[in-house]
Amino acid sequence: MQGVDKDRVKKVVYEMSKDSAHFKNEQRKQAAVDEKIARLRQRAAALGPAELAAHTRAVDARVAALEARRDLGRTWLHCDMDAFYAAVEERDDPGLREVPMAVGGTGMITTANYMARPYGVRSAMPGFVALKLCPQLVFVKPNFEKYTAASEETRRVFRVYDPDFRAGSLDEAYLDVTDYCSRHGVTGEQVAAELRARVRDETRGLTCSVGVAPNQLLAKVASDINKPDGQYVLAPSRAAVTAFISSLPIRRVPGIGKVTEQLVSALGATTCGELFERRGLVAALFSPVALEFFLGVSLGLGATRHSELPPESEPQRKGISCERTFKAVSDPKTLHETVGAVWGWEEGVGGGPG
DNA sequence: TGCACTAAC
DNA sequence: GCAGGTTAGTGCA
Repeated sequence: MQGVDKDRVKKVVYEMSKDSAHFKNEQRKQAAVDEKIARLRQRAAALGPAELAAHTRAVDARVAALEARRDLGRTWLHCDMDAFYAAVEERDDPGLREVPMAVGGTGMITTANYMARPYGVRSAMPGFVALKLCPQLVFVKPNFEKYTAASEETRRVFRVYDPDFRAGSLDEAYLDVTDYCSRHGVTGEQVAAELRARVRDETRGLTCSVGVAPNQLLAKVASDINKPDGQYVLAPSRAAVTAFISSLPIRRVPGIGKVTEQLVSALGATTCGELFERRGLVAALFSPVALEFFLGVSLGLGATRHSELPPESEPQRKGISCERTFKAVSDPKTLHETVGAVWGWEEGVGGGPG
């Protein structure tokens, strides 16, 4: 984000957005969040000190149990490819390295190259906004077959360090390198450096960033710290983990997005350390599932094993879907015809879903 | 149970 | 003129 004129970006995004239906919908959703926050604040204010203390005592028993099972004995890597789709396109057409470029269309951008980022162009930004921020921006249509092939090149490298590595997506993976380290007498830091060099060689120049930590959650957060083409090592000690997590802004935690950040901020917590200090309040105001999640996060706990389950009971895919966005229409006849065309049934014959 | 919402890439 | 697509999980009515 250095070198980005944030105020200008904010202004341009607002000017391009303010009249859209999307913006109206965002405002409606934000109003609902604001209401939820108001209710949260009321419930917090209504809590008596004794009640709060009881919640804190109950939580602390849970904290002690979690703490007793903390495992600092594994070494995890999270590997995250840098601007992956854009980097693949640049590799195949080096001219693209010299210009601000985005993979995607005027609808939506999936990745921007590093030339485009100083303009404020980001992934998940509508293309027409990006074009306003950077009029020279070059668009490249996504080619997923190419990204899948490049991803397979990286995975061949990952397999060397952990044959059971888990891919999070085409451009990221979790590796348990504990065994590799002990077999080869090397540290996680050395493995990370070696892996990055190897990925670069095997992919003809694609770079990645790596986080090294005693669990998956911390490794993922760590891989973002020295991006691009860098690595960050978090030592496997309770003191190092606590220091790291307590100053970490909650928004950096995977699973905490814009809305959850606002809810937690309403309780006065911006960092994971502050979240832990307010654990009694969290216990009183959130669901048991949410409490368990927040506790794990604020203690810096995360998965330390791929899975205890045998392969045949691995989670199965739960659904498959296909959707397309149409231009806004309200006329019932047009709507009916459109749906009919998509489902392949004819007008006036019946037999449609109704 | 079904829908709305949150989140990630 | 212009704001995606896919999967998973939680929480509320």
